[in-house]
Amino acid sequence: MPDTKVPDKKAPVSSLVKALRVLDSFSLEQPEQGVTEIAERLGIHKSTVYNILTTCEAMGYVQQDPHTRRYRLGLHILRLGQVVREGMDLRRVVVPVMERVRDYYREAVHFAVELNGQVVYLETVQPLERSVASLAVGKSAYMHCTGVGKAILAHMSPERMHAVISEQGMAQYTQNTITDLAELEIELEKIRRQGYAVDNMEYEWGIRCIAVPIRNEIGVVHASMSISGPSERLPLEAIAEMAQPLMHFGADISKRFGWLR
Amino acid sequence: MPDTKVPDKKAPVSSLVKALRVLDSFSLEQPEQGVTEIAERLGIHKSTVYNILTTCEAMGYVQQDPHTRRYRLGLHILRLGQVVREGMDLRRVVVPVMERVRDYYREAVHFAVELNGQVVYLETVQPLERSVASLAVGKSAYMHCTGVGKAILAHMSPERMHAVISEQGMAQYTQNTITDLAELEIELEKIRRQGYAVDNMEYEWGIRCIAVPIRNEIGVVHASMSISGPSERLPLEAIAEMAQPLMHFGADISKRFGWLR
DNA sequence: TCATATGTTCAATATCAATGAACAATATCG
DNA sequence: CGATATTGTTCATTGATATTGAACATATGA
Repeated sequence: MPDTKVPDKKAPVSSLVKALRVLDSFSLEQPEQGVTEIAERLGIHKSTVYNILTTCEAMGYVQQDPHTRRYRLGLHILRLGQVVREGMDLRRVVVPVMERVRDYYREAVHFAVELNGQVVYLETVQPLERSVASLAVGKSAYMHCTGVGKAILAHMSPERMHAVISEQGMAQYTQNTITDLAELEIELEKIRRQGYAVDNMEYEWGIRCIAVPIRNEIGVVHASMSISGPSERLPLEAIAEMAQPLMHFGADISKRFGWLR
Repeated sequence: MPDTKVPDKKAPVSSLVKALRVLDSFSLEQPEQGVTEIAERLGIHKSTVYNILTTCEAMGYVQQDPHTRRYRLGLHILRLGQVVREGMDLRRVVVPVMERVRDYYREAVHFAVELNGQVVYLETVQPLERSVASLAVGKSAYMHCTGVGKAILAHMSPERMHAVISEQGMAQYTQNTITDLAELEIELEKIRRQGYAVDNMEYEWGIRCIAVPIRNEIGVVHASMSISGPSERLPLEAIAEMAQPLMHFGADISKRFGWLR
């Protein structure tokens, strides 16, 4: 919910900032919103929000429910999302390796990057058997409670890491979720030392993940790959050993990332 | 490419219209663009486009390649796309039926709607075996050469159908692609008569599809479901018979669409 | 049925988005 | 390798227009 942020860089067109903030205010928790609802949350005047929504509707970016008169995001955005995915060339580079990982572990494989203090899953490769831990591409999640998130957090500057946590908070999802900052810092230090992150049922009960950082051409970590599956198939005692091949696969992707910025 | 359209409805915030047109100008064919390139295509001044892009970048909607200084759509849009998909509740309603279709035919199943004269694939269900006709959710395609497209076209008003074709053209993809309007009209009449549409390798050589229209609560067709697979598994002689169960599955979805607007 | 809330319209004004010219940095060509 | 064209970027000015508040219409709920 605290996803509506004022831009830090210079943004010359302030009316556009408002409009994009309106679009941003739609989320999985709030997929359908009314005019006044948005206006109050963002502190923008009602008529302004109305004008923005009307314009966005004419362009296919939102659509209004004729019955409730409330608004939701429009189909047009799906097309843009597709352009993002195809354009990144991620699939060509990352997916082949992910499939090797899937074949090796026979578990679901995820690839995620950081975006505005959260992780966004860009690619998913499911095991051939029907999987328990299905996950949609494009989904975003908090960083403190996911394997991919912690793997990326661990390689941020301490300032940036603190900024992310203080901005996003540390919501508790399960009894294993780390909700204490000091504890998280110890965990991140451990991740840096061993080279992989473990999500020990911290986000979804019964699901464990192992995640490794992915580096770009100047060595900066801003992506992560993970395998995830039911806790019986990823017992805690086995994880240290299971993580080793995954780290090699991760290094392989990093190697292919000359082009990635 | 002719996707950049001026809105027909009233759009009070003209600066926002420009900005959204800039975002729209990114496509699968043009995923990366320069400032002047966009400015010239849209007839907007260079500095204006620059300001729009800078603002969008600050908000995460586009990102600039530090080397080429050109722009591409940003990751933020993926998150919005996810909100669209989840919010539609399509998955809950449509996917279960699609899975039944997949299990029945053992072929890839697609669900698409019309958007601005093209079809957008909203859901895909792959057969358990590795599929030949893989297709990404969010992808858009022309209507005259796809099964789902023709199924929807066939149930539009003649005026709207002609508007779509004259706007989008009839690009030739294979030697089977229908590129003549009169021929297309005969084909659409046939589709209305028999209740299903056939894509006989008109989009991709070697791939056939059978598509059925999906109706909403007032009987308007604005979606379609198809099965697609290699031509050997969908021989022309068998299609009429294969289409019958698919029409029932389609009717089933239409029935569940009391809620869809 | 009345009262409250929510979406919508509209005219007026101050804001700020658009503009064009100039600069810097890169790419292209001779 | 140097000259030229091209592209991204800056900035001050100004005329268009986004914003605003108040009023209306419609829907919701007691």
